[in-house]
Amino acid sequence: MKTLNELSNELKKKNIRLTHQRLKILEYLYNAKTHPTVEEIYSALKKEVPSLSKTTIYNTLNYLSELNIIKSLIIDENEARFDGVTDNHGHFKCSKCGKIYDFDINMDALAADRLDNFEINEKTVYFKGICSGCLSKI
Amino acid sequence: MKTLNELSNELKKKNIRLTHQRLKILEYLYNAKTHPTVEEIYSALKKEVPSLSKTTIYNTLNYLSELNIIKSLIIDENEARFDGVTDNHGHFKCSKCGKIYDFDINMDALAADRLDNFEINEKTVYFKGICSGCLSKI
DNA sequence: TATTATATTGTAATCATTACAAAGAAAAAA
DNA sequence: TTTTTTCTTTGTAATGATTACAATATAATA
Ligand SMILES: [Mn+2]
Ligand SMILES: [Mn+2]
Ligand SMILES: [Zn+2]
Ligand SMILES: [Zn+2]
Repeated sequence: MKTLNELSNELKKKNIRLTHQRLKILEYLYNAKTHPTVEEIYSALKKEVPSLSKTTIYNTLNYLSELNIIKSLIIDENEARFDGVTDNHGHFKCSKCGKIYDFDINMDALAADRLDNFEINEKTVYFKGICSGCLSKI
Repeated sequence: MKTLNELSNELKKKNIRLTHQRLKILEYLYNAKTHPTVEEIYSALKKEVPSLSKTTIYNTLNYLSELNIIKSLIIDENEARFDGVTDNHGHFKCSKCGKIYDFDINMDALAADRLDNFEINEKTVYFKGICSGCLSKI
């Protein structure tokens, strides 16, 4: 649960211009932890920031992704999602409720002989299935 | 390198109606091994099958994916790709040349305590970076 | 405060994918 | 083989997410 003040300092340190919109988007991302879509962020912030434009959300998320302050996830087609946690971890998406769960995984142990002379910059792992919550409702 | 005849028999066995388009699309997918996009398949087959429609390619690929005869991959946004190899394996996409490489990986070893009571139906692993070919050209 | 650089916004454009209905082709029946 | 039935293909239009663009607004700096 990061406060707006903590977020401000983080951005200032990195020389990223501090705007109301950026702070609100980041605050939402850090605190919601739902790996939200652009649509979700938009709906959630529209009341508080009525002028907010979807373009701004796209711009902000893309910009911060490039700077590795947040991460973008693509698990399903037409559904870019964003994550405030940049430490590499795995994701599980429940096919029933759509919720996305984090899990720890040792990415260093993931290796392949065939890629010996390759430069690996990014490793992605995700699972799909049915979460325990949905299973218990059956 | 599967022949059209082998493909025909495979589909017949599974009671999938045998059409010229389906065979051509499957033949291309099995033999090209490039994890092609719809666009790539379309361009490649247009000469041989001039009537071919992109809608048919989408229909065919989606249908065969549901039946687990092929697999669809999403590595980058706006770029669904297809794979004739359905055995679970990892993918490496080169950020320079865009080529996608297969690699073997033991998916069973991929596990997470946090998902103990979850039903896991699908595991996806992919890497990004620069392939040996592109590295040697620098 | 005034200036400058950068961000936000609304709208239009783009691009991949899907929906739909008419025409065509494959399989089954006769 | 011919007829009938069922499923597939096709072109076009619709959809939905994302990006391009230019005018306006705001943050940082002096
Ligand atoms: Mn996460
Ligand atoms: Mn593959
Ligand atoms: Zn669930
Ligand atoms: Zn390469």
